[in-house]
Amino acid sequence: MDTDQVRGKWDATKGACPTRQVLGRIGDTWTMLVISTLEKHGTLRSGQLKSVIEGITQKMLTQTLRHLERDGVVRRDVLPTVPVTVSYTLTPLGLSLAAAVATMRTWAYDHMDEIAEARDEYDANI
Amino acid sequence: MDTDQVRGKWDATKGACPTRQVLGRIGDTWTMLVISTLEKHGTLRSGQLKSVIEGITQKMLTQTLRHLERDGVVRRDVLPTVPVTVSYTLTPLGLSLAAAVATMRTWAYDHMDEIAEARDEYDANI
DNA sequence: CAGAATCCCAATGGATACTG
DNA sequence: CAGTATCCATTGGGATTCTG
Repeated sequence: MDTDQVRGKWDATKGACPTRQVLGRIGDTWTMLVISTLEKHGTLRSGQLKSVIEGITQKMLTQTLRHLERDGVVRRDVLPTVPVTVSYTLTPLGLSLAAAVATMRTWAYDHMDEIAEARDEYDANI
Repeated sequence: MDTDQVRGKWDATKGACPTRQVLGRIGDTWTMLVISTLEKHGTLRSGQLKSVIEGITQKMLTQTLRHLERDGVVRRDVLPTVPVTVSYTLTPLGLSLAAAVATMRTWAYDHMDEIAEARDEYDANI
């Protein structure tokens, strides 16, 4: 693993910094929503996620879940019913990520008025 | 303001949720880097930001700073020297955002090995 | 030095139709 | 039901050039 990158040498100003990769993923359109939804409801089936998360398309739901599964954030369980039943659950890693995401969401929520004000003033003084 | 959106009614699963706007911005390529850089160094001039943040282009630096300025996260100061001197500083709002961002970065840093492992295993079982 | 203005390519993501 | 495969519009973002 750490052949060309020694721990402790990571610098956020470098493109390769893993922090950027994680934040980039978090910041995409649907990831945070999927995580938050799973945190709130626990295990959900694909169709349930799709109906709870308003506006998400089949494609983006699947794509987002695949990414999260690959990163070890969600677990995908398949029951061999007919038709097949697929459910998703946050892993322990996913739960800890959900907590961190909640911090950001709380910040956004707490400061939304301040931001809106700043925008209004900025836009007024164009 | 809150004419069609009553406080407390925000739902993260709705596209209009301000949380998503903020997270979306945080997640873009350069915003987090600019914030972290300003947090680390304090006030910086445009050129300094450009040389510290490796790989950023003139266009993206300016664009990112404009967004942050509009949201009240950074303050832009112009000194009427010749040629003009422009410096950027995090506002109190920006400092609190930097702290929240640091939480995410810490999470990413603490779990990067776990994520890398999960990816390796996932990719192996394709 | 700081930044505005173009041009242009690659990645996101939406809509739709199809498979097991 | 869950997922894949296309097609396509929009956007993000890089390279370059120009101005005060």
